[in-house]
Formats: sequence, structure tokens, C-alpha cells
Amino acid sequence: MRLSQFFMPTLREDPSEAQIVSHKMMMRAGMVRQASAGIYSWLPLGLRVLRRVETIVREEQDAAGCLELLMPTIQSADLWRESGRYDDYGKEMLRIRDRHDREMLFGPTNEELITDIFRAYVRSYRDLPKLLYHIQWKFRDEIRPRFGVMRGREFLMKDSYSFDLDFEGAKRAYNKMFVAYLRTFARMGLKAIPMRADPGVIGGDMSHEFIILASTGESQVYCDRALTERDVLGTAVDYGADLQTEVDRWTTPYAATDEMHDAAKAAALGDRLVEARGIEVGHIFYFGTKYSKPMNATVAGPNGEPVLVEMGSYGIGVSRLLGAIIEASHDEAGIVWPDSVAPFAVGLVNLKPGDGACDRLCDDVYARLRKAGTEVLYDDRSERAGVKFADMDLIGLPWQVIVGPRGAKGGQVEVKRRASGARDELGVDAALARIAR
RNA sequence: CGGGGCGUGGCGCAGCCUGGUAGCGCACCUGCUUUGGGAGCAGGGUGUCGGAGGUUCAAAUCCUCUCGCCCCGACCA
Repeated sequence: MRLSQFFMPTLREDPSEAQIVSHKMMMRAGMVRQASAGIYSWLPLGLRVLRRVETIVREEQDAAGCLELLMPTIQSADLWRESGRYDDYGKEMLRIRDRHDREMLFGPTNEELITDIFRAYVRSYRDLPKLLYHIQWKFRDEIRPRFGVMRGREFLMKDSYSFDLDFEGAKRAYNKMFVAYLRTFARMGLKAIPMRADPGVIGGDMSHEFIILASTGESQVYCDRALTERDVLGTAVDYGADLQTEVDRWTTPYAATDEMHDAAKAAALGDRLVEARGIEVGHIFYFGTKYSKPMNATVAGPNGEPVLVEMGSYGIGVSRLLGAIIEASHDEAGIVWPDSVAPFAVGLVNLKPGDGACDRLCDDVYARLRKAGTEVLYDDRSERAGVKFADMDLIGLPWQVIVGPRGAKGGQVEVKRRASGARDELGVDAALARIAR
């Protein structure tokens, strides 16, 4: 993509309404534009990252045996009356009336809809277990949205739902999602720590929040240092195997949010205690028959008797993750995208468009990167060098290839790694090899 | 919803207290010069001063109402 053809309205100054670094940088990089409080338009650069994050989430859900479907944003109030949540949910739910004065709502979550789909078709225990998910926009009319996409009213969420015959089955589903979540966040370059969450009325220990550590996080968290030092992606996962040992390995060391904090247990860790700020990016929980019972979602059991299905749900805040990733990965100059979610892998900077040597070298690098399937943003604008450097650092592409008249005469380009700032003068072949590595 | 703050050109802001018909920086357009970290000079365009009423000879400025946005609190992926 040539920057002169792209749409990336960067800002030199921080917009006054943005308070936290991720919000400021997303606005300055031209990723999003606020449409109204807590509601955002996604501009091309932001949408690219959103799609990449979404893709990683999808791939890991698929790998865990979760099946994708897509439910609507607008739901009927009737289903929510069945579960009893229409009245319970309160003002956070955006309620709408259609032209026939039917009561509708913009879904804040989808337990009712998925349970309705399930009960309509699944009749026998032989059809279990089922693990279904979708990635869809949600709306929660937060009293006070803030922090950009971190706490918007409209947000993109991945929500999965498990259906099992009994508690043991539900636990297997829970463990699959637990492990899938570890891998999902690790692939985005994040250290996500599972922490015991308040299980609410259900009780038990099957509710975890996945928290990433970032100095600007919304809540205080505590954990064993060992949890922050683990290599999650080193070994492949067999989702057909029993994952309990792996889950235990993560849930045994101490890790808690403020609400669940046990000062005595934390103190026992000594210098292994990490006290940090955290951002919740995922939440998984088992809730048994909370919805299957009022909505009468049963299957025929082995003896022919109806059995209420055991359910769980598993959420990931997809749009929120963009803010969280930036909070966890930025510097003074701007965003530092992890390779896996970067909007482009490489930024190619032509310091002097119109200069024969610079243009030829850039065209060559651009063509060869594209041929290799590498996504590259080519800054071919007739801007000053400083502007190009500042923009490129701001939007945080992992690699920069800088072509200026100084090196171009000798066929040399400069390769800069955004994360470390390391720069090297290389020939084109060596530069391409460096990036491909 | 309670408490506080702010709405002035695309962005960031001054002007408001003490009414006199709108300004600064950046951005944008034209020309020349510059050209490896947000250039210089010259010229140019840009505003229903959030909206509606009111007071006044005169309102960005004073008064009333209203809408939007931001911050603190309760809520939340």
C-alpha cells in the first residue's frame, strides 16, 4: 500500500478528550474516530489491526474445536424475559422498539440466543458436547464510557458457549477454553495471567479472568512471578487430551485481582510477589443450568429422561484488546506493534521521492516485499524526513526500511527494528533477509 | 444518576471576568528556497463562536433553557 493512496489521518497533537496512552495513540495514528460517547468508527489502519486480532482469536477457537456461527446484534426482548434477565439487566441494556412497537434490544451478550438455538435443534446426549462461538458487536450502555476502545459502549467481543451433559463435561470445555485463551493472548505478544474471579451465585472455582499486565491497567493485581515467565507457545496442545494438569499448573501459583486478594498468601511469596496494574481481556466461567433451566434446554439422557444441559461462557474483548496491546507495548514516540497484530509488517520510507536512486531502490524493495507476501506500507509522500519518521514511529510497524539519497547511491538501505530501535545499513538482499527472518 | 469542567476554522488553544462585530500556533492552498527526525520566507482560504430564546443601540462575552463531550464516583469484556 502506498501511503499517498492510503487513508491514515495522523495527528500531531493529542486530542483533548483522550486520557490514556492507548486512546491518545489510536487517535493520533488515525486508527479510530469517536462517533459518539463510547462508540467508534474504525479507520483503515485501525481496522487492519482489529482484523488481525480477530483472526488470531478465531484460529485459536477453531483449533480448540469451537465452532463459529454468527448471531444478530438485535434481539427480541421475549427471550430475555424467559431467562428473567430482561428486568434484571437494568439500564445498561439498550432497549429499542420497532415500528410494530415490539420490544427489541441491542445485545449486550448472547446466552439467551445461543440457548434458544441449542434447544431448538439438539435433542440427544449423543450430540454433546457442543462448543459454539461468534465474534459480534455488543452494546452495553455504560454510565460512563471512557478510555477509548478500552471501555466503549459498543465493542467487538468473541463469546463462546459450551453445552455438556454433566459437570465433568463442562469442566473439559472450560479447560479447553482456558488453554486456548493462554495461547490466544500469547500470540498477540501479551503476558496474560489467569486469575480467580468471583464465581458469583454459582460458586466453585470455575471462573477466571485473563489479565494482562500494563502499568496503566484499570485494577491492581498480584501474582507469583513464575506465572509471568512462562513460555506458552513452546509446546503444541492436544485438545483431545485431558488438560487438567495444564490448567492446574496455572491455577496453583498465587494470582488474584484486588477483589479476590489474600494478603497473607501474597506475602508468603516473598520476593516472588509481583504487584502490578492489570487489564482484563478475557473472562471464562461455568454457570451450570442458570439459563438451561429457565429456558428449558434439555437433551434426552442415556435412559431417555430429559437432562438440563450444563453450560459455560467464555468472552474475549476483541476491540478492547487493541487498547490493551498498546498499553502494554508503546514508547514515547508511539505504538510498538507485536509482529502478529501489526497493520503492516514493514514501513518503507522514501526520504526523497523524485530522486532517481531513491525511487528505483524503493520500487525494488516494495515489489520484492510484496512478491514475498509481506504487507508493506510505502511512504511515498513528498513530506519532510522528520514527518515521515515521526509518523512511522507513531504507527509502530515492526520494521522500517529507510531509503535516503545518502545510501541509495551505493544501493544501501537502512533497516530499523521499531521495538529496539536497532538500525543497520544493508544492501537490499540482506535487508530483505533480515526482515524475513 | 450525583459532583465538577469544557464546547471558538481540520487539530490544539486565547479572547468571555470588564459587551463594540473574532485571533494565535499547527494543518491546508500557491510560489520560491530547503531536504536523514514534525523546515524558512512571501502570499492565500477557512468560522452559522454547540443550539434555541432573552437582555441591549450592539452578545463569543451577560441571563435562561437545551444538546454534546470530558473528568471523579457507583457499573463493566
